[in-house]
Amino acid sequence: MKESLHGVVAAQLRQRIRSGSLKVGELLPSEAELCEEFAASRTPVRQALATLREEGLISGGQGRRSVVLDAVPSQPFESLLSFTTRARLTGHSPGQRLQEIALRRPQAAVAAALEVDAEALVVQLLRLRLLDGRPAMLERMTYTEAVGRPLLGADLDAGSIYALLTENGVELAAARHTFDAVSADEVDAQLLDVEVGAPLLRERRLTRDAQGVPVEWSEDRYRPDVANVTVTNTRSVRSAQL
Amino acid sequence: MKESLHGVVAAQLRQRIRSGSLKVGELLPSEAELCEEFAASRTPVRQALATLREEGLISGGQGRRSVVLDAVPSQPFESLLSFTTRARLTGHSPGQRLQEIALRRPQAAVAAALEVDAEALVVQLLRLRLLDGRPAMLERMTYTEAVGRPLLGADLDAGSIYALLTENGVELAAARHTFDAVSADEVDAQLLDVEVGAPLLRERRLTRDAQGVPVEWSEDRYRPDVANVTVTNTRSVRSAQL
DNA sequence: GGTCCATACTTGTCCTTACAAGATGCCGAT
DNA sequence: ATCGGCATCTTGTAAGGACAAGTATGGACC
Repeated sequence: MKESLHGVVAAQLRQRIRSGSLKVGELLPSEAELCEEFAASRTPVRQALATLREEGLISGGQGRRSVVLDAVPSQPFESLLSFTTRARLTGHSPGQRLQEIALRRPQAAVAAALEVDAEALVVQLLRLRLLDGRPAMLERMTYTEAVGRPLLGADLDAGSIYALLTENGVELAAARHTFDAVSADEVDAQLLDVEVGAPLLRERRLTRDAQGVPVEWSEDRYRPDVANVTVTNTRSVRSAQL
Repeated sequence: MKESLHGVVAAQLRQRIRSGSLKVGELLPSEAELCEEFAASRTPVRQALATLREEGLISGGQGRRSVVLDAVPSQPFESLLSFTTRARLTGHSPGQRLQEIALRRPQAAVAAALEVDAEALVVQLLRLRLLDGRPAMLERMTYTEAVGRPLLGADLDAGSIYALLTENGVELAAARHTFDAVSADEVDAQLLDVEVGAPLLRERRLTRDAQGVPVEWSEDRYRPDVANVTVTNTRSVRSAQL
């Protein structure tokens, strides 16, 4: 896969920021200087800067040189989807234990969210996520039948669902996450090893493919002392990481 | 303030999507058609499309026409900052009651987050936020002295802090939000009108200005039955030409 | 009927040029 | 010494041209 020029510039700058060669608070080279350095026109240079801005790494503003805001990029898309990626980025070792996988008819609310008929079949998973061996999060995921079928035969304790879906031609493109807090019920308490009634961070997520068709609905519950969710937004965009 | 061409195109398309003139799942006009319609070159058209893509409204992909993914944009920067904006967008009437404003020396953790000396003075606010007259959220905000001074004299139950800071030349540029869940303590319980121990959604936020200097630290607690937080993220094929 | 392929369409990348608009610093006038 | 104002640097916006690369579509062929 040939890398685009703006991709190369972005990667280079990211690397300089991560390595400390460009420190937080420091001014970036001007666009003109970057053009010369990479023998590029302003177009790819500006594209690269826009990318870093989206990642929350640098600031911007008319007439003002950009400033390094942060050293760690908040990975864009996957990071809010893949628990595994998030964990690795923060230096923890992720684990998982599938509790249940089923093909069944969904509750009304879930069917509505996925925009399928209440009579349609869906694939539902209940999975416990671990961080450094300790229970961290409980996932209740629902997939439309066509999307979820390949999951039924797979070894879900081994690979990532995200990767599995991609292999099967499902292209996750956009997700909407809603956060609130709930009390642990008995199932939560037992699996997450907390008291009944303990506060848990709840994330409800609807993921769509590139055509805008809903493919995944998930309700996740986090132990707040073990895992939390971080979102960064810049003036223009938002992205996220754990 | 003169609106840029790409801003006009983006606003137009956004309006069409919101009004249903472009339905979810439908194909957008091709770039060439948009160029003709707005008598523009591809540059501003592509910029507008990139903006909508960032807002999660449309998809994208080489060789493929864009598809409308969602009808409501996930608001950009202000929405994750301004409770008032968020409330209005969802059709609720926001309110607020300032409980306390003080100039004092910060706790060590807060001083560290704001990167100020523990001996330095900061401005701290405790404010209750209401939705349709009901307690919804409790804010504990801390500002560096220089930034917070103008707040001491102002009528904080009337205007928005965000607007007040902007008027005073403070330009909020990037924010990092961390979400988890906590149990309500006595103060929370009394002000938010819940039981002690009830689960609350906690948001901790560090906001920086365009130079990357931390200016605001806040710890907010939400009643989960009244308010929650929604984030959208998109797999942006790394933006368009700018 | 189904498969394969050429072709047209559409978006991605990149260059060049030009001007507008905000930021900054220097210098002269007061 | 202070204050404006001007020159200059920087980024934002926009046009227009060119080619690359992925997608979709229809027709020829089996």
